[in-house]
Amino acid sequence: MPVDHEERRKQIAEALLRIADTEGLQSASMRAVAAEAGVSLRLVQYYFTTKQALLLDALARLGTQLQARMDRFVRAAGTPPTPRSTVTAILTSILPTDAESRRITRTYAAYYTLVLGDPALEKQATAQPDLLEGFLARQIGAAQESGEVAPERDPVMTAAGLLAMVNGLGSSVLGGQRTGDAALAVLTHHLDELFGEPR
Amino acid sequence: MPVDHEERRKQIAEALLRIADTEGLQSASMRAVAAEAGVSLRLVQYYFTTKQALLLDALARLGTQLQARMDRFVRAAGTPPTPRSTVTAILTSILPTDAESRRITRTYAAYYTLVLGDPALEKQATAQPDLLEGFLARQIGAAQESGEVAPERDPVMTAAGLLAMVNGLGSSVLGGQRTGDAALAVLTHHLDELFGEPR
DNA sequence: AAGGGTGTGGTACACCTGTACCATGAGCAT
DNA sequence: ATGCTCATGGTACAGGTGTACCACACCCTT
Repeated sequence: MPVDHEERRKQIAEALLRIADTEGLQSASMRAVAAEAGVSLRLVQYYFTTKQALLLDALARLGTQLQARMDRFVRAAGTPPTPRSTVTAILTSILPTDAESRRITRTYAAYYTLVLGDPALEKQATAQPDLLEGFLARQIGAAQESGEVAPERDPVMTAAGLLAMVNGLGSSVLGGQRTGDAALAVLTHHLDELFGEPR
Repeated sequence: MPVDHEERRKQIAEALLRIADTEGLQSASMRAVAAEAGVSLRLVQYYFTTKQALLLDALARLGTQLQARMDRFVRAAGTPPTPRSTVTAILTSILPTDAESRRITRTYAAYYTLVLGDPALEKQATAQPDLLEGFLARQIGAAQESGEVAPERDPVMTAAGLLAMVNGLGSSVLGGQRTGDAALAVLTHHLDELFGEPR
């Protein structure tokens, strides 16, 4: 058995994600995934016994991709990293402004309806935002100590608000209500207001 | 034909919305809707020729319900209405904090995936937020002129940010990441920060 | 050389989906 | 009374769904 299981699983899971991105999860039948991945239906069943398992694995991979993108953005944000550059990097990395972020955001959106109502998926999907929110809150707290952010702001509330705003902005972009650049402008306006003026 | 068409349509559409709320739209088959409404499958077909039509009509009704709720909140906000009370009323009315708003938010969420990718639904769903955003922006602008809001804030950006934040907060509540009260606390914190302190 | 697990293919099965079709009362106009 | 349109019921049909089952070829171990 010289086949690399992980490789095949990745190949199939990413086919699922591709379909979720372009046509939505409702079009991601086992057969469609198999065709997209260029394998037989049986193989999809073989590597992921059930559809639920495939969905869950693909969602985890999507999370990893987003994490990698955020890391990349944070690293590219500037040396030395300041709280402001870090927060800005993370939040802008989530916004659907380029091809990759649009893809990721759309795919997450495709999962959204599915996640509600399925506690198994729910746990998987809420763990990451919780950590992220705490991290952002700490960054804002640090910015407060260095005087960049007004002391009367509550770091936890502010972090939660910013993250929710980015989420909402992302939705509005996907819904065609706003362009990605417009959403970015809204975000930067609020960041400018939170930290000192322009930069 | 002494039957009231509008009444029957309402009965059926609301059955659809009830299913969308409790089990998601993927469980809202024509048969399920018929059963929920207590009518035959044929009748659902009769009053809404196609499923698409039923979905669209129900979505419009949902929009009307939300609009009614917002109106109610705004009227109850206080006399005379101030920009702050109006903005607060509208935004809190959207947040899933009580049974009705939870129902409305959940049902909108159920539509979310469907709306993306279907331009027909998209137009119907983005018209309302656009108007709302403009209205909020004007309220904030008025608050600026009376000195309640700092003049360096951009009303349009601020309105867009707040609305997006409320949207995102709603999602996090539905996802079980936060309680409705916690979301409300985040919102009021930001409103307090936007307008003068507490009240 | 034999055997057994592993990877793969094809296919069948039971079920659910939206929609189309046929039929039948009931009230009203002629 | 005789039609006619409206409102309703039942059911059939074609297609797609996830999953289960059967078969076979390979390679590694014994």
